[in-house]
Parts: sequence; structure tokens; C-alpha cells
Amino acid sequence: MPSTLRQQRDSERTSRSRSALLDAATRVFVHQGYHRTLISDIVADARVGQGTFYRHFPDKRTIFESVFDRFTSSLFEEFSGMSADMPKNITEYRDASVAALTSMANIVERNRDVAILLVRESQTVDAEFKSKVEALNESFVDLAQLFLDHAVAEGFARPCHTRVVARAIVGMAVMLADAWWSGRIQDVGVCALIEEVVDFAFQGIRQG
Amino acid sequence: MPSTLRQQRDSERTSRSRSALLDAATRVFVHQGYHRTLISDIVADARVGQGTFYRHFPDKRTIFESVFDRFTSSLFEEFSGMSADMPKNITEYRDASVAALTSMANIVERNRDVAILLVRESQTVDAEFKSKVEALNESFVDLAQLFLDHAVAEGFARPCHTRVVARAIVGMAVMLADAWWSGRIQDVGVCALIEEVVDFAFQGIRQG
Amino acid sequence: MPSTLRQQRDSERTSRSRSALLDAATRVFVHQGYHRTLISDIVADARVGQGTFYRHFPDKRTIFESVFDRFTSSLFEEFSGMSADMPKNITEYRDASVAALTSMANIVERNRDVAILLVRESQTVDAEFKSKVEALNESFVDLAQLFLDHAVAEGFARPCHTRVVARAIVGMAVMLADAWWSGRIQDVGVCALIEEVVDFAFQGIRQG
Amino acid sequence: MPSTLRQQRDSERTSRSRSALLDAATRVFVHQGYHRTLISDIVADARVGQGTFYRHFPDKRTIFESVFDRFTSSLFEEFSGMSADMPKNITEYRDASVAALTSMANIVERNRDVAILLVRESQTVDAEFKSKVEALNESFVDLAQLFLDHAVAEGFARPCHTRVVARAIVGMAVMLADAWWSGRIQDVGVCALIEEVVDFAFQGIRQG
DNA sequence: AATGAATGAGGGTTCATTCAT
DNA sequence: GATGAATGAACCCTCATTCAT
Repeated sequence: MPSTLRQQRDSERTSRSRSALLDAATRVFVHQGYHRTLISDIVADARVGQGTFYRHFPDKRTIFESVFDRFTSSLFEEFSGMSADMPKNITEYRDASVAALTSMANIVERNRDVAILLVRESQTVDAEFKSKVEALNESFVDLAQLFLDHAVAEGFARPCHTRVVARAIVGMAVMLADAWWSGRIQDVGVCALIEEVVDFAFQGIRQG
Repeated sequence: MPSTLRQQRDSERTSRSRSALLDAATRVFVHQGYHRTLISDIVADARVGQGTFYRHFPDKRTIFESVFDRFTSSLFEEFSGMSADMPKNITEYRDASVAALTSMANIVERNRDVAILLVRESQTVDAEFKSKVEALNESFVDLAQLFLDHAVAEGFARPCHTRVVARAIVGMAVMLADAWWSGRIQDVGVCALIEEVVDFAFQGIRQG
Repeated sequence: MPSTLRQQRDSERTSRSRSALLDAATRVFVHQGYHRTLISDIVADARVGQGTFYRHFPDKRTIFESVFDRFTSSLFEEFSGMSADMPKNITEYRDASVAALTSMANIVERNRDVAILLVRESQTVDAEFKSKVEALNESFVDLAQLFLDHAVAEGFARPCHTRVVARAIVGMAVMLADAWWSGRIQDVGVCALIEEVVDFAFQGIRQG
Repeated sequence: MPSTLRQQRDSERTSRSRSALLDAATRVFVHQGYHRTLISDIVADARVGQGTFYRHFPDKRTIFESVFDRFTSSLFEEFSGMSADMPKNITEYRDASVAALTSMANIVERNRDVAILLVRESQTVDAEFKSKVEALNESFVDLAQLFLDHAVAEGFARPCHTRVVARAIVGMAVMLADAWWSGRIQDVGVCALIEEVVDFAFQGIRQG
């Protein structure tokens, strides 16, 4: 006949263990990569017993999924706060792009390690994760395409295959982010980088 | 005192085993991914004994490296055949870009599976492989930047941070290739895709 | 927050496993010799899982070392109980020798198998074990020499190179023990054997 | 229809390979010990092919046996040259002992490495080898006992259990040889060592 | 619910032995 | 007879998972 107090205590303990495990898993995955991480590494980092892991997650894949989902939810949460007013002309569009990228850069920078981890390793976990990463990607492409379609419809962007171009834009961003994370971009700051890439996206390499 | 004939036969047999293993490894890695591949999968596919593997490669990582290197060398070999005349004006530049991308697309398409494998999994093998992939990447960025610098110097491309833009261009290509391989691009052919992305690279989304 | 009870139970279980493994290892090593013993033989004899072995010992060499050390400590423990009064004259010396050898014979007889094992196989494990066995040997030689030096100093043994003679005495004992263990000495009991060897040590083969 | 010449050539080649293998095996066994020696080590040292080994010896144990037997035969051959005149009195006996030990020391010293190997490792190969080593031992004990029995019969040695004493004497020799080989005896030369041990054997430690 | 010792299936690796040449 | 590449049985060891407490 467990008392209510007892029940509450247990459930608190449960969620403490669970989030300790999630935090530990994130740290360890980031540090060692998914494939080189052992369950024993996670429980050691979380300072819980080996058995406790299995009380909360059936296996390594599942806790990775939880880490993945926790990160993407928090990402979308932050994004949802961003204003989504459609730009009225090309100048507003350009400014909005710079603003969006800057804000995105900040968000991702704050979770830099998890972001890197998810981009780099998720695909190699299994087919389902490959889909998850692709879906995430597609949702960014969707967003870019939305604005692009609008700009074309309004007549201040040239007609083009907007999905392909949207994909290309996301590709640019991903590649630059990866290079940035790897420390391969050193001679230019984030703002200048964003300006540079937005200029490129708006007028290409063309002179004039 | 082994006869020359004997030596020749042995070395033939050796290289037959070796390439059977390399081919098998490529197939199995492509099919199951690096981390889920067992040595026993490779030798079964190559139809050689387990011990034969260790006669040729000390471990899984090393045969992966051989697959990697074999692919990248054949890639560069094919590339080296491509003419490297610098374009004289923006039109030549555009045509050269389309030609280069088309030829590259063909080359990579022919080794599609290995290419996907290397892009997706290499980074998660270990730090050295991450570097190898990055180096490959950088060599593409180098190439793009070379042309871009030339175009800027000749005055038919606008001044810009050419390394950043070169990186962005490679990023576009990689992302589109990945989407293409995953079957997410269905409504447009390779040629149109290349045209679309070259247009974007040359004039951005700008109207007029 | 593990309870004290839990901790105690666990540590009991641990030491039960550990000593089951040590006992089993001793039995199996004695029966099959070090080199023909597999880890799987030990765990089968100990009735624990294969993994349990590696929880307690990193490899075969280490558990052999533990068996070795456990035996030699117990040996020295028993020895330390023996009185170490220096004899006052040759008769006391002779009596003390007989007493010491008898007591030693009893001790070793009780661990006959381990003793044989350690003498026979230890040297072939590796260089470090060779040293360990030599050290054990030397400590017996030390003891014999101590008494011999005393006897010479007191004038009831003739001056000689006491270390060499001490070594010779230990050699006699080892050889006789080995022959005894192999069943090659059948026509004479332990006591008579000891008398015989002590007589020999005290007056050699000389008549009168 | 092989010519006689051909047959002769083949048989020469055969025995050349065989003795190359035996020499190599001896070197490698001495250097690495029986258990750490691989067939591939032996053939590499003999500079013959892996398959050639199996043409001459069915396995490692057998070639070890051949090395063993080759050594012990050569040992007995050398011994058989030693005069076996029975001593007439205790002085002759003592001189003969010193001479025999000196000559033996020389013989063994010349094959020091093989001797060490056989003493140390043979016992751990298998039960049959244990017997072989014991038999070798016994033959030395036989020899010692022969002289001892004679001396007792002639009345210039005191009556004793001659087999036990003979065994003790051989044990002394073995232990001193081992200590000598290990470099643990440094302050005394071979001759002095022999004198010392013969004195001990003849009159024990007794004063006067 | 939490624990961590115990487990054993499963993988990597070695190396004696075979066999086609 | 000699060769050495190929072989796979056999062994060591790891680590995800269980389970008694």
C-alpha cells in the first residue's frame, strides 16, 4: 500500500535518473561518437547503476533517439519564436534572410556539439535515423522554399525551380556550418560569413 | 629456389584474393554500412576463408581505408583527364561549369554506392577518416576557388570572399547529390538540375 | 545510495566468485599444466560464466600469478611460525635441521600439487615468473646460509663457501622432493629420507 | 623414371632441409622457449617454406623431440669417452669426482643453451617429455649410485642409502648449474665451485 | 526503483595444417 | 621435394543484457 508521498518520491527519482542518463548520453555521444559509446560509459557518466539504464531505455539506439528528439524539439521550439512575416520586397527579403540565418546560427552554436553529432553520426545508426535526418533537412528546405516561392510569386525573385534552389541554399548552409565547426574557416566572422553567403544567394557571382 | 612461374602464379593468386576482398568489402560496406559489417560478412561475400582476410589486411579499418583510397584515386584519375583551360568570359565560364558538373555527375554516378558510403560513414570511423573526407572536400573547394579567383581577377565575376563562396558552391553540389541519391529529387533530370544550380550560382535568385 | 546490506552481499558474492576461480584455476593448472589450460577450462571448473573470469582477472597469466602468490604467502605464513632459535652445537643443529625439514615436508605435502606446478611450469610462463621462482629459491638459500654461517662462526661446522653449500643443500632438497612427488622414491619413508639426507649433509659420504 | 642422380640429389636436398630445420628449431626454441615458438618462426629461421616443415616433421612436438634426442645422444656420446675406472681409495674417488664433474661441466657448457632449454621447458611439453627428462635424470643418478655403491662396498665410504644420496648429489649439481647459468654465482669460478661441492659431498659440513 | 555482479553469445584474431602448383 | 597462399577451427575477449537483492 504505497503512500502518495512514496509514489511521488519514486516518480521524482525516476525522472531524475532518466534525465541524468539523457544528459550523460548526450555528453558521451558527443565526446566519443555513437558507435564508440558503450552503455557502461553512459551509466558511469550519469553516476547510476548499469541496471538503471535498462529501466529507462531498452537499448543504446533508443536513448540516442531520445537525445535526438530532445534536441530537435528544442530547436523547433526556439525557431517557432522567430517572426514569420513575409517580406514585401527584395531588400526586406535580404534583411530577413540575414536575420534568420544569424538567429539560427546563434541557436545552433549554443548546441554546437549535439548538432555536429546528429549531423555526422545519425545517418550511420540505421535506416530510420537516416530518414529522421532527411526529414529534418527537408523541413529546412520547406522553409527556404516557402520564402522563395513567395518571392517569385511577388515578382522580386526570378522564376526558378524553387525546391532545387531551396535545397542548394540549405546545402550551402550545412557545408559552411560544418567547415566552421571544424575550424576550417578562420579569417572571417559569423556575421561577415552570413553576409557573404546571402549576397551569393541573392546575386550569385555575377558582376554588376 | 622458387621458379619464376611459381612466383608469378602466387602473386596472381594473391592479387586475386586481395581484389576479391576489396570488391566484397565495397559491396558489403555499401549494403550494411561500416559499423554493421563483420569481417565474416566480407569473407563470405568474397568466398575466401576468414584467415585469408588477415593475410591481406590487418583489420576492418584498414580494408575500409583501401576501399576509400581506391575510390578516390580512380576519381582523381578521371578528373585529371578533364581539360583545365581557364574560361575567357562569363559565358565560357558558365559553359565550363555545366560541362564540369555533368562530367563529374557521370563519374560519381558510376560509383554511386561507394560515393554515398564514403560521404556518409567515413566520418564516423575515426578522426583520421574525418580528416581524409575533409581533405577530399577541400580539394574540391580548392578547384572551385581556383576558377572563381580567376573570374574575379578577369573582372567577369564580382569581388567576393572566394573561399567562402567556393565552399558554398561545393556544399550545394553535395547536398543536391545526396538528395538525388536518396531519390528525393524526382521531377527533374540531371541536366536540368545542373542548369538550375549553375544559374543560381551565377546570378543568385535575383530578378533580371 | 546502495544500502550497506547490499554492498556487503555484493562483496561477498564477488569474493566467492573470485575464490571459486582461483580454486578452479589451481585445479586445472595442476591437472593440465599452464600452457594447455584454456580460460574456458577454468570457468567450466569454477561453474561461472566466461565473462565472470574477466571481471576478476585480465588474463590467464594474471590468475596464474594470483595462484602463485596465494601459495607462496601461505607457505611463508606457515614458516614464520617455525622457531628460529640458533643451535648451540652440532647436535642441536642436526636436530633442528631434521625438525625443520620434517615440518617443511608436511607443509609442502599439503599443497603438493601447487608446489609441483609452480616449480615445473612457472619458469616457462615468462621472464618475470622465472625471476619469481628464483627469488623463492634464493630465500630458501638465504635461510640455509644463515644457519650455516652461524655454525661456522660458532666453530662447529668447517669453514666453507657457505652460499655455495647452502645452494647445494637446497638443490638436494628440491631434487628429492621432485623424485618423491613423481613416485620414484618408494622404498623409504619421509622420516628416513630426511635422516639420510641430513646425515649426508653433516658428514658427507665419508667413513667414520 | 627418376635417375639415380636425381634420387641422390633429392635425398641430399631432403637431409639439408631437415637439418636446417633442426638447427633453426634449436635456435628458436632456445631463444623464445617451446611454447612461444611458432612453426612460422622455425621455417623463417631455417629459410625454408612453411610446407617444407610438414614434409619432415608432423608437428612442433616432434621436432622438439628430435632436438631433444639429438642433444642427449651427443651428450652420451661425449660421456662414453670418459674413463670409467673404479677408484681404489677415497683419494682416488675424490679426484675422479672432480675430474668427472669438470669434464661434464665443459661438455654442458658447450651446449649451455640447449641444456637450459631442455631442463626448463621439456617438462611442460607433455607427460612423455616429463618422463624423458626424468629418465635422463635417473641415468645420472644411476651413474652416481654405481660409484657410491662401489665405494661403500670397498669400505671407504660409510654405508648409506646410496640411491637417495646419489639423487641428492645430482640435485646439488643441477641446482648449482642452474644458478650458474642464471648468473647468480659470481664470486667463484667453476673449478673452485666443483672443489667446494666435492668437499661437501665427501665430508659434509662437519668440522674436522 | 535502483543496483552491479554475473552472464554468454558473438565477434576478432591467431596459427597449425593443407594443397595446388 | 619444395613452396607459400589459403584455410578455418579454436581461442580470447567484449559488452549488451539479465536478475537476485
